[in-house]
Amino acid sequence: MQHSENAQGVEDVVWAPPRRFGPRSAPARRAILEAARARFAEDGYEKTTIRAVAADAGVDPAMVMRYYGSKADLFDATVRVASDLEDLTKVPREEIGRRFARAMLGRWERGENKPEAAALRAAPTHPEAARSVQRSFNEHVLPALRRAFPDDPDIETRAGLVLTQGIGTALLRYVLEIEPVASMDYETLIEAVGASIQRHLTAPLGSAA
Amino acid sequence: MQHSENAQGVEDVVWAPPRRFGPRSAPARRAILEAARARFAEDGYEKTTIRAVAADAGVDPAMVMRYYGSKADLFDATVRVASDLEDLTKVPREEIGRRFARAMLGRWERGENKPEAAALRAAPTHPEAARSVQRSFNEHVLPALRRAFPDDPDIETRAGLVLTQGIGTALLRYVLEIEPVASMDYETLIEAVGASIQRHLTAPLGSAA
DNA sequence: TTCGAAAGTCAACAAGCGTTGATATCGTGG
DNA sequence: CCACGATATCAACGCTTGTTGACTTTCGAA
Repeated sequence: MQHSENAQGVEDVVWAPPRRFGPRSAPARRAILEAARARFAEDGYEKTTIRAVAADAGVDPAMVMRYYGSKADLFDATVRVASDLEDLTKVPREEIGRRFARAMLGRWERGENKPEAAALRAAPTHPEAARSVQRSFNEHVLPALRRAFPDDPDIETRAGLVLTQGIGTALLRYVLEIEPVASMDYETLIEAVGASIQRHLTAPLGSAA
Repeated sequence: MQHSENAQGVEDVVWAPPRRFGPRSAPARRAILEAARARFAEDGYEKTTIRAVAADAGVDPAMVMRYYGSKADLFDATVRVASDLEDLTKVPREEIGRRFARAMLGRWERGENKPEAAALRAAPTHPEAARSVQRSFNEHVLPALRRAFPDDPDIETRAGLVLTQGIGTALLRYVLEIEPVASMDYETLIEAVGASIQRHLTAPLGSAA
């Protein structure tokens, strides 16, 4: 079950501000970014402080500003991530819903989702984070589903519906930890969410479409 | 931190000022609560300031503290609301999903949802808001569905799944305004979300439940 | 009319925030 | 060796926040 090419834990696509900084500071920059991901994912945008990120990374707060410009820019760097979706074109059509649910929720279940968690946690109060969710839909979810259903004229509407089910599940289970969703058996959850997504992808759309 | 008068004070009340305040201040208290609802719903917990609420209500910031104790207590008063769900016992079983979707999303669509919006907007960063979502599930969603499906042993799991679909839709359409969900035709949305909820309520549950 | 409590005003505190600039230290090329 | 730019440290700035206490005004009851 491959989820991404670079299984390398922390990919070093450190969004580099030009070349004003030599390679000697790479460890510090990486430590800052890692600490920022954890803090933003856990506390959201407002409650995350530059000072706390710096302390977690073991650097001076001024270094954070030096390398990332501002708190807003640091957040942008935090949520900027590749996170490709599995190729669904070779999956049998009846299985796509389940596979999509697994691809989306698996990252959360395994805890390899700091950027997504930061974006989702911060989205309701930080507009830039909401735009990041929109971008993730435009650049990953929608294209992947379009490739799987190339001749469906309503695929955009369907993809939006898929996202409501997927993000709703992630929010309740992993961010808000609402019971019984948070403690629900994972396979049962995948089964139900996958079937719901499958329905959004294939069932007839009602009303004026 | 604490705002209690320690020795004599029996207990500090959470939401409604007991009768320590005369009826002459009722308009001000109501204006404060209304302004707080709007601000919390729009900006979330952290970005909402006592000063802004006071300005919107046309009162002095100190009045907000006087009548509601603290910012956290003001938020509690904001999200404490009845919002009963329609009685679903007389609805045909095949229609319950659609009716539930309408009951849940209709309030949002009509904008009569300030307390829910405040709770959902603030939930990812303010734990008390997340607990308010949990309470709403425990006290309204789950009982309503239990009455509609009294003999289903998995109704709690099913109700949780229903909530993932319902809250996911509300979040994307009304809070984050993610396209194409935000601009989707309302009846089309109800049809799809209602059918998904219906599926969660009636389809067999997979795996070990 | 008088008086006391309720209602409202005002200024300030202490703490925390993002951010900045001056300064010290390191590491390497000449 | 020295020098110079990159790297790191430090202290502070200006601002906003929740919250508080002293003060004045309002108003109905005695």
